Amino acid sequence: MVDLRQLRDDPERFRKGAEKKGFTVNIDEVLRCDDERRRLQAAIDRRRQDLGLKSARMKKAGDEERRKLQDELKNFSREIKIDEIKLRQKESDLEAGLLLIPNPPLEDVPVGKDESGNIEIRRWGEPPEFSFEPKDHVELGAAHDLFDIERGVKVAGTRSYYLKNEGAMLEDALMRYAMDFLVKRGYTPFVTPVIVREECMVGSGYFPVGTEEAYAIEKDGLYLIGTSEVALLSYHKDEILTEEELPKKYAASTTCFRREAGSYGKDTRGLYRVHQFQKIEQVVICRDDPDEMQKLHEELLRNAEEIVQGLGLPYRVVEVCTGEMGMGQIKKHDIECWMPGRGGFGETHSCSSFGDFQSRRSKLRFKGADGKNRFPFTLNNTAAASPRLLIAILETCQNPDGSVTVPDALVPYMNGKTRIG
RNA sequence: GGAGAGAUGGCUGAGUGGUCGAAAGCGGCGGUCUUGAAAACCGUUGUCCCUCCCGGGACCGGGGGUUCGAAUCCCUCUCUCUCCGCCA
Repeated sequence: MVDLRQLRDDPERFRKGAEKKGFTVNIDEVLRCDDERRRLQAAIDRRRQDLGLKSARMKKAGDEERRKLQDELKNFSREIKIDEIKLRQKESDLEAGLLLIPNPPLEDVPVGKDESGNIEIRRWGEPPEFSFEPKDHVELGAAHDLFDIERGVKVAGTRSYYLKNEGAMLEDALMRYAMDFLVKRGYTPFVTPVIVREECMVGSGYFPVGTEEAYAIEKDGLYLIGTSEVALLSYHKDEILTEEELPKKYAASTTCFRREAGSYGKDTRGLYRVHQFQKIEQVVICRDDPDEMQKLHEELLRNAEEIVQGLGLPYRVVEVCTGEMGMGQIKKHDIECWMPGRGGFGETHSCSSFGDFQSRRSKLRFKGADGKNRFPFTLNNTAAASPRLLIAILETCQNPDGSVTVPDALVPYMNGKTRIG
């Protein structure tokens, strides 16, 4: 959620921000709503004061005065009540409008309307040159019985799959490896709920824009998370933290669920785009200091890069342009790992800074040194996601004989197994 | 699934129609004392909105109602808890 005061002071900034991101919003209407709300509020305040004073007199008034006052005040208070209902309506209109205004990207974010506007900022590792005809992960999976997509579809519909044998173990190994890495870096490990209340979806910024992307459990008014960021962020929802306990550095291991609505026909082969996957996610809550946020953004990015480097997977980091950003993000980098089967890079990680957007929505605050409550800044990044990373691993580490070498970092988590097939 | 209980400030918890933004305790902050700390004692300490200021207003889970006046009474929704049953 955007700061109403800032919106009033500089609506142009938010208009431009929304435009850069490709969102349509009616900021004038929100401001008009705010204006009417304040006018109503002021009028009500004045009359309430009046009513309060006269009511207080009632207690010690004589019979006659009392009767007179009662008649007068009866209507008076009815009118106030009517206005209060109008006010409440305005307030909820305003709130609804505010929820639709995207957070303007930082000034230095490249402007663009789709991924062609992203800027590659560095590469690590060399895409492998195969002396043989490399297989893609679907073929490798079939060869070693690592997963079963057909039966996944039979059981759960399109974009579903089973992992089995070393495929199942590899996912587990990857998750453990990534989590251990973060715990060593001082992150608090979590396993969180994957089913959350609507307010958590709103709080993290995925609702109301984006409801189509989440699975709903209508009967209970609950939703499946698309990322543990939602649950991790909501952990401190409605709380007031102390400045000393910041930054909070969290890591969660969960299943994630995405409907992938509107992506029909896209990435239909293999395990690249699926409805359910495993992920270790990093979330940080820090003071409302842009410099600190930037440092932590870099830390989150570095963590992910080192995790990928540890697997020996070539990748590149791209700075994501305005048009590819979500509602709340003000800065975003993706890590894309080399996937030989695609003959290109595929997104495996996404690192975002939100400023106070999410904390405002989640009513998450901290008490500053001056005793004032403030909204902290939040950030998050993937640490490892499967099966996307499995694709990169299988395809990159395949051998001429069709076997796959297990990355050294995962061997301990594979019970010492160094090779698949 | 059945039966109850409850929702009050950072926390615990009192408050059943006006003097209640709300007792008390804890916690926090400031001070006295102390070589320092602890203890003790004194003071202070909710959130939000409008306003240049002075000041005003709202908030006792949400919404509606009764009343001149509601934390307090009524309705409703949401949430939490306890017991029983069922089950992982």
